[in-house]
Amino acid sequence: MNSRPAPNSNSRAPEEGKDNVTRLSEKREKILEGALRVFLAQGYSASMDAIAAEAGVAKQTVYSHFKDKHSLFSALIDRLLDHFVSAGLTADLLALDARSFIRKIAHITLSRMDDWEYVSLLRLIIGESGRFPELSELYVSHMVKPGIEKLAAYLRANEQVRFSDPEATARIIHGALINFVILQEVMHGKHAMPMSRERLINSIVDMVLFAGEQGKQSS
Amino acid sequence: MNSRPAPNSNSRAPEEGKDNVTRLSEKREKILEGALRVFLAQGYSASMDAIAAEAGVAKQTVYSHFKDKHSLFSALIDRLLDHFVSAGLTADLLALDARSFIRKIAHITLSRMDDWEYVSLLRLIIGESGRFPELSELYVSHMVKPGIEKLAAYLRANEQVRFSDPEATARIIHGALINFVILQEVMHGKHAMPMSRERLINSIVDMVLFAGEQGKQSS
DNA sequence: TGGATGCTAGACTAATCAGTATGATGTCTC
DNA sequence: GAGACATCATACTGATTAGTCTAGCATCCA
Repeated sequence: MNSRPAPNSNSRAPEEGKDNVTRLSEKREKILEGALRVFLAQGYSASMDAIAAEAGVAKQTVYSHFKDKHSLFSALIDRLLDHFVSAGLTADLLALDARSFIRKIAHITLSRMDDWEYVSLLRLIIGESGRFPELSELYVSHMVKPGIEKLAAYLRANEQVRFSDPEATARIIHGALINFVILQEVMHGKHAMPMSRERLINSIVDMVLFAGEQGKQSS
Repeated sequence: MNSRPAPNSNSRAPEEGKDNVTRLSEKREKILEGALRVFLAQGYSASMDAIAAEAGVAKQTVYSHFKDKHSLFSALIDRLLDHFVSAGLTADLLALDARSFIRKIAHITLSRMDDWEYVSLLRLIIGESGRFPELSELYVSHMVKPGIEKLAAYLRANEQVRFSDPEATARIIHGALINFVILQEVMHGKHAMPMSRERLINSIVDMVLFAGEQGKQSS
């Protein structure tokens, strides 16, 4: 039986042991992975045909999992934001002394310069913040706000430093770091104005600790 | 004579006293102004028809002044960069004391938050830095680099402050300011995490002066 | 065995868009 | 007045695209 030559063999492997739901979400996963590569590389103007091809899936399948292009895009950005949020600052960091803490935070933030996905996501969210303001607001409220609040909470709680405005101080630190990522990687500025991460980190650490020290003396 | 009803009256006013060259560049100007509004509002995906309409000009006229869409876009970005570069920091600022100087720089930088054109340009250049890396590199080398260098030169020359790394310090100040613009305006974060410009500026000034003071003592 | 479901390849529609072509009008210069 | 030129409105070409439709295949379950 099944003597048919099956010219376009349906490439579905049986994979016994996986139930319907699993396989369903597997397709969804493949689509999101394809969409990730294509959207991050080409921006929102990427074509749905290209995404389906990259995902190794029929276009109709894309539309059976996602209502339209906008839904797929939003789902992808949501997922990516979740992914990067989870890699934030963890509880054990809070035990560090001020100098080590700030240095660690800075290293973590700047290490994302090497992550093509992160750099592309940053470019994409900023670039589409006109067309999709809800996505950039999601980025702000889910990634930036918690990060800055945790940093501010540390600055406020730590005995070694004292600032008149920990929130604003946290923003300065965060801004100096993220802007470095944007300038060097997103905007390809690393050739025109090279600078090592270590130099930036050293200056941030010095600056913050000097100011935190001064704040203690004057209180 | 001219009894023709002239249904689509050619809206060219005679404007005697203007020579050919002037009128030529007037059309070019109208096109660039239309392109400015449309590109900044819709991004590079804006249509040439929309630009011509916004400029009040026939599409063919656009193509007689600019080779293609890419050329028009590049010319526009060049022009905008020139425009904003000229509004940089002027010589008389250098005479100010450190506190006033930094405060002034910060105010000037943050005042651009109110400028829709500037905010949109920032979004556009970052967003298209994947497709048009040469434009973001132009932004870096023409706007960011000179600004940071002048700031670093002031920090190095001024007697009231001393830093182990003025270049890196300048980057921190610049990053804190620009990132505030990006977060609050470009990414619409001002509702999710409001903060007054004055708070940020005060913290930057305090931080820099404390650190600059400390640098003097330890030298 | 037979129906439901998820998938596939591919064709199709309707819209949009960059860029070109046409043909006419007004202005300037000689 | 004639030719050159800039511009105009409009139509067209060719390509791309989002989203739909069709028809068939494979797997699962009752």
